[in-house]
Amino acid sequence: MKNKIKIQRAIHNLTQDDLARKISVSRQTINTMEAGKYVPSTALALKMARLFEVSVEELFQLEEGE
Amino acid sequence: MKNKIKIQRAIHNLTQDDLARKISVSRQTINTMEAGKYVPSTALALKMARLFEVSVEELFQLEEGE
DNA sequence: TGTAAATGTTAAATATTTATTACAAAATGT
DNA sequence: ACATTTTGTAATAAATATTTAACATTTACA
Repeated sequence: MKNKIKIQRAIHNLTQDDLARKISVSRQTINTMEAGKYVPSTALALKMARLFEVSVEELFQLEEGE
Repeated sequence: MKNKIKIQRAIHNLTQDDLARKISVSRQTINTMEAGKYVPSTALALKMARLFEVSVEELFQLEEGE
């Protein structure tokens, strides 16, 4: 799973902490998610996509074989 | 979180077991997910959306307050 | 250059998802 | 009505996500 959280954060000028607060998760959740260290729940994906006004598919991409 | 997995399964004429095999999870995962008992990972959501040719947003909906 | 803000990283604890097995209940088709 | 398939449900264990806290590193900027 790849994601474009960092890019969307930049577009919307939000820090990891800003984003974390907006979707009610810890900053580390944002940080490690951004780093691709785990796959978030669909609830988080939907919340972020909604906030950034993009689709879940634009924000998260399965990689080959996944 | 609500979802339309059961409806999409009906449209595509797949049993829970069929769907489970196609996206490489257990049948119980499909069953309990369909029943709304938990929120799946974004990876599963993307795989199902891709299989059904719908967006993740069409397949899963956050409920009020979520 | 110094200071604060932002990010990266780690470790431990908790919560949640997923698999497995098994069985009961319901639906389907003949 | 009977047999078969499909679905619901439950218990347990494993894997994975998420939180919290603490500290190190990097970045921004006065």
